Amino acid sequence: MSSQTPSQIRTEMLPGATPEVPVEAPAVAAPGSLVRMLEVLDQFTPDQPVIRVDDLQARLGYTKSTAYRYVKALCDAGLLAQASQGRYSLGPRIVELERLMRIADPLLQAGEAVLPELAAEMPNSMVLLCSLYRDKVLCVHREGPEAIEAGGRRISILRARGLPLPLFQGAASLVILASLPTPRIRALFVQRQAEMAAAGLGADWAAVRQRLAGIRRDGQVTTVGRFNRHLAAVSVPVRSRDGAQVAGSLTRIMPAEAYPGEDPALLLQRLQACAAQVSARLA
Amino acid sequence: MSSQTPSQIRTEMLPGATPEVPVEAPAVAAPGSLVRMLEVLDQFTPDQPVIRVDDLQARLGYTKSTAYRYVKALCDAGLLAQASQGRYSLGPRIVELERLMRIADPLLQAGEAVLPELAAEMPNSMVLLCSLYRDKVLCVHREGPEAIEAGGRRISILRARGLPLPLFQGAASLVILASLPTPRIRALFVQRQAEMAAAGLGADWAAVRQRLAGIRRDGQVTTVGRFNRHLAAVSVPVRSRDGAQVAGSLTRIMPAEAYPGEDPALLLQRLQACAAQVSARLA
DNA sequence: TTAACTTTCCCAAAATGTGGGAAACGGCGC
DNA sequence: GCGCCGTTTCCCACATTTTGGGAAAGTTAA
Repeated sequence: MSSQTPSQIRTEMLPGATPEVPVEAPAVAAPGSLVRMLEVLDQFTPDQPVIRVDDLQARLGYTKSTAYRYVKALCDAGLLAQASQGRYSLGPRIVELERLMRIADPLLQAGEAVLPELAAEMPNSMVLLCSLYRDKVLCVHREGPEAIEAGGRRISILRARGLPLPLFQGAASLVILASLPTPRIRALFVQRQAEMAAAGLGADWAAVRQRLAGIRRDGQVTTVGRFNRHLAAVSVPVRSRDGAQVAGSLTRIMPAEAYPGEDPALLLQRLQACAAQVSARLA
Repeated sequence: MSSQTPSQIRTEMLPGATPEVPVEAPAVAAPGSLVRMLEVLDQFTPDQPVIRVDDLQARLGYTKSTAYRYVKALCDAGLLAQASQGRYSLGPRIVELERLMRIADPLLQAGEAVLPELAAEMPNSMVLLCSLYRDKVLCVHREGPEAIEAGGRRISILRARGLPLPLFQGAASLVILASLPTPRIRALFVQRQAEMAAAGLGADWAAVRQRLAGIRRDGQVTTVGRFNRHLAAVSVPVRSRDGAQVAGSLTRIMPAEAYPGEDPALLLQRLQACAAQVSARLA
């Protein structure tokens, strides 16, 4: 909601939407204080890991009192910490909670047990374990070297854990997306058709459906030079132990010039076997 | 506050507190909805990484409506994610934010550059980098092996990052505590005297002050068999680049039987040199 | 499909967040 | 150590919002 300014043009009006509605009619209700407080967290970026209370007032339209009220509540919860006078950064609670997730995440544990061997089989190549949360795909773990030598460059994926991936692009995401239950995909399509089209997934429902069905049939997505001009990626879904749903995706990333190597089918097979091993270890 | 039920007995009444006050008088104001919503995050533990909405209602005294309202707000912010019907877990946003902290944290970056060499110098031993946030000490990074062989056992500190350390116990914390500006220590003493006493820091202000002054003079804390019966730890403060304040602490952990080794003074010197290197690299 | 459950929606009443300013606090320079 | 200034909390009347009970809508499993 926050990313869609009123001036943006919607590609197509949703069927059933009231036409001729006055411009200022708010589509969504005004956010309550709860949501407003959590917007504070949006303000932190790699470029601005420390934020001043004045900036919050300015950017989010808070009054002094409100800004400090929110900051205090978040500080007391440990989500924020005072960096110095008037400046606040993200707090220790986030690191603690993330550790909790790391400890509790069965996918990560299974991956940590299985992936090292897989990663070691191919030098100058890394393995990514990704997961879907709600409607976001995140890299959960990387195994193998931090960087790959490709196209004469050294391409590194540093600090992979927590790296957000676009939901409608990239092998790791598409493989997950395609494995979702159809109604869920349909719901996503209705909500985010424009994004899907922009990502080249298809302009209408039929096209998207067909594209994803194809991926589901293949059981893999291979991209060459999409994520990075010099890299290739092969991705397969990781299913839950009972096989009923997707738990995430397993991706092998290598130099584009190394793909297809001697036996791409074998590479794929090995990846799928590993994904099955991970599945088998899920709680 | 949530951990202090009304039935608990306070060890000692704070000086200046109104005596003879009727039992039901709330010492602190009733928490607002902002704080209440954030209490939801407290409910997640390693044993219970997934929580049901019913449990929230029961444990926190919410009504159905309120519970779902809070959960929805937290979900929309990405702090929570729906695991399955009626069950929620911590959300992707936490992993993302933690990554942001990892990227932005100068202490961690400096540590990652300097610590590997230090860790490699002594086998069967690890190095911990810790940091103070607000009034919590957290392990920020571990370098070296995941486990130490000591006392015939294999003692592992797995997933060190995010591990919370008690503020008034342990070499890593004490070294930081002692390096804090005196007014800050004094404030902590007033607020948490009982905890300090329980941790053996001293029963009154004079004792605490003296103890910490001693640590400050030494520039290190060494404990043997405190954190774990079979382990020894030597900890030194890491100062900010200008040396004006503490940025964290650097700790060498080793088997208790290996300390003191040939030259404990050299070990300490090396640690302090490394801490200085880290300081020099701080932004 | 039914059945059981989860989740959202609705609305009047009441509780609580809001905001302006003043007061307390705390760091920094002199 | 003292005083200055920006930061942070406190205060309180007002009204905007949260609240909660139940009903409706949505989702999953059988």
